[in-house]
Amino acid sequence: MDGGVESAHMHEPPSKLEVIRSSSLLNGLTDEQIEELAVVSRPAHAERAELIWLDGSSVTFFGIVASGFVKMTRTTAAGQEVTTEIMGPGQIFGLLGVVDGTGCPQTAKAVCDTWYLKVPKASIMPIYNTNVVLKEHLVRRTTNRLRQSYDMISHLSSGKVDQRIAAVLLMLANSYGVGKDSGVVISVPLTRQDIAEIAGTTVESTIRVMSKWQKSGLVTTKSKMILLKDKDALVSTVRGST
Amino acid sequence: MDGGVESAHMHEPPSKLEVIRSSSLLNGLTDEQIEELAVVSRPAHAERAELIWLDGSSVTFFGIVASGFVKMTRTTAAGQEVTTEIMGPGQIFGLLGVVDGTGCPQTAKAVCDTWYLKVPKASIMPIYNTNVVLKEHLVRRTTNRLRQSYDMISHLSSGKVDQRIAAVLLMLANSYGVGKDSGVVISVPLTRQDIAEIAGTTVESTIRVMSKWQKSGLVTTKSKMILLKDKDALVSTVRGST
DNA sequence: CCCCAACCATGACATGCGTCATATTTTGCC
DNA sequence: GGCAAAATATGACGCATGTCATGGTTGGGG
Repeated sequence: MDGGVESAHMHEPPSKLEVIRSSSLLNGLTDEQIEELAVVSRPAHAERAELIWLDGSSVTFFGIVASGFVKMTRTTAAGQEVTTEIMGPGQIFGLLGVVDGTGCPQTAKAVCDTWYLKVPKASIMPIYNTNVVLKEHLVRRTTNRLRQSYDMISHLSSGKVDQRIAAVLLMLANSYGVGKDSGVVISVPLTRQDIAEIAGTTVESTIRVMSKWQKSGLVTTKSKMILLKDKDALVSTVRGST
Repeated sequence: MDGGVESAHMHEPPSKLEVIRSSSLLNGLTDEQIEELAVVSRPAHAERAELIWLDGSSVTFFGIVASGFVKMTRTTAAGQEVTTEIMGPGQIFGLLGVVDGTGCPQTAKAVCDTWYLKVPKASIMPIYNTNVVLKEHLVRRTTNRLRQSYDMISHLSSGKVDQRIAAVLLMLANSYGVGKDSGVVISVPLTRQDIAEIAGTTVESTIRVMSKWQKSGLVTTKSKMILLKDKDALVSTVRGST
C-alpha cells in the first residue's frame, strides 16, 4: 500500500532541512544557520557495507545520518576490524575531527542501505566559532560518548565472550531499542559478523552464543533484527551469573 | 642536597597558582580567574592506593594533579577493577561531570603518594559559563581522550595478552615517557597489578609477559619505574609479530 | 637489624575460545 | 522458481590464558 515503484528497495533522499533538524546536537542553531547548512549540504547514499571513508583524517565534511546506520571502525595492526560506534538516524559522525582540524581517524562504513547528509567543513566552521550553544552541546555529547566508551572498555576487559556479547546487545538496545509487548526490538540490521566486531570476538563464537540464547528463548533474530525477549537474563549474564 | 627534613617522604603542597597554571586546559583563563580559583581551591594529599572518591557521581569538586598520579577505574559487575585512564601532573580529573552536572561515574584512586588541588564546583561554573576559550579547550581535550579511548578498545578487542600489555606500555610511554640514552623511562610507579588492570588481564599473565621481556632485554623495571629499552620491538609485538 | 607485608615469580592444571573445516539455511537477483 | 552468494550453524582440536598454589624477593617501619 505504499505505491512507490522504487520505494521498496531505496527511498528518496529525505528533506535536507528535516535531517538537520533531526540532529539534537545542532538544535542550538538559529533557523537562519540551519537553512544556511541545508543549502550547502548534499545528500548521499551508501549501500550495505559501502565505505564512506576509509580513514577520515583528511575528510572535508561531516555526516548526519538520515536513514540507516553507519559504523565507525578501526583496523587493528593485526588486521582485525573493531567497531567502536554505531551511528543511527539523527546522529552526526566526523564532526569532532572537523572542528578541531585533526580529522576523524576512523573508517566509516554503512551497515545497511543508508542515506546521509554531507555537510562541508567550510560551512560549519563559522557557525561553530560563533555559536556557544553548539560548543556546549558538543561538550555534553562528547562527554556521553566518552562514558559509553569507558563502559565498552570495562566490558571488553572483563573477558568471557557471552558477557561481552550480552553487553553489546544491551548497549544497542539502549541506543536503538524499541519496546514491544514481546520484548525489546533492536531495529539495526546487524549480522553476527557485525556483532562480533563490536564485541571483539569471532563470528563463530558470536553465532554459538546467540544460538544458545535463541534455543533458550532469550533472544530471537528475524531478518537481522534482534528481539530481546528476556532483557533481565542478559543483564545477569553481563554480571557473570550465566 | 635538598636539605628538607620531610622532603624525602612527603613534599609540601606546591603553590596553588602554579598547579592551576600547569594545566593546559585552564590556560585560557584570565589571570584574574586563575587567582579566583586559587583562593577557593584546597590542596589535598592522597597516599598510595588511597581513594579520592569511590564513585564521583555526586562529587562537588574536580581535581588537578600537582604531583603523583591518579587512576580512574570502574568496577565491572563481576567485581574486576578496570583502569580507564592514568592522570599525571597538570591533568584535570572529574571536570566533565562537574560542568554538565552528571558527575563522574568512575572511581578515582591515587597510584602513589599524590598531591592534588580540589577546585569546588561552585567556583568553576561561572567561569565555564562565560569563557568560550575554556569550552573550546574542553572540546579538544575531550576529543583526544575519546580517541585514546577508542585506541584502547581496539587493542583490548584484538586479544593476545602480550599485544595488550605492549599497547599499554606504549601508551604510557607516549603520555609519561621520558627519553634517555638507554631508552624510554615511564616515570609512573605502577605495579604489575596496576598494569594488569589497564590491560584487562591478570597479574600472573602480566608478570609472565614482563618477565619474558625482561629476560630478552626488552624492558627493565627498577623500583616500579619501567624502562623500555627496545620500543620498536614492542611496536612489532602490538602488530602481532611476536 | 629484623620482620611483616606487598610484590614478584613460576609451575601445574583446566578450559574457554580462536582456528579450521564442512554443512545447512537464508537472502538477493535474474 | 531457481541459482549463487552470503549468512548461519556445528563439530573437532589445540593453544593461550585464567585459576590456584607455593615460594622467593623486596622494601619500609619499629
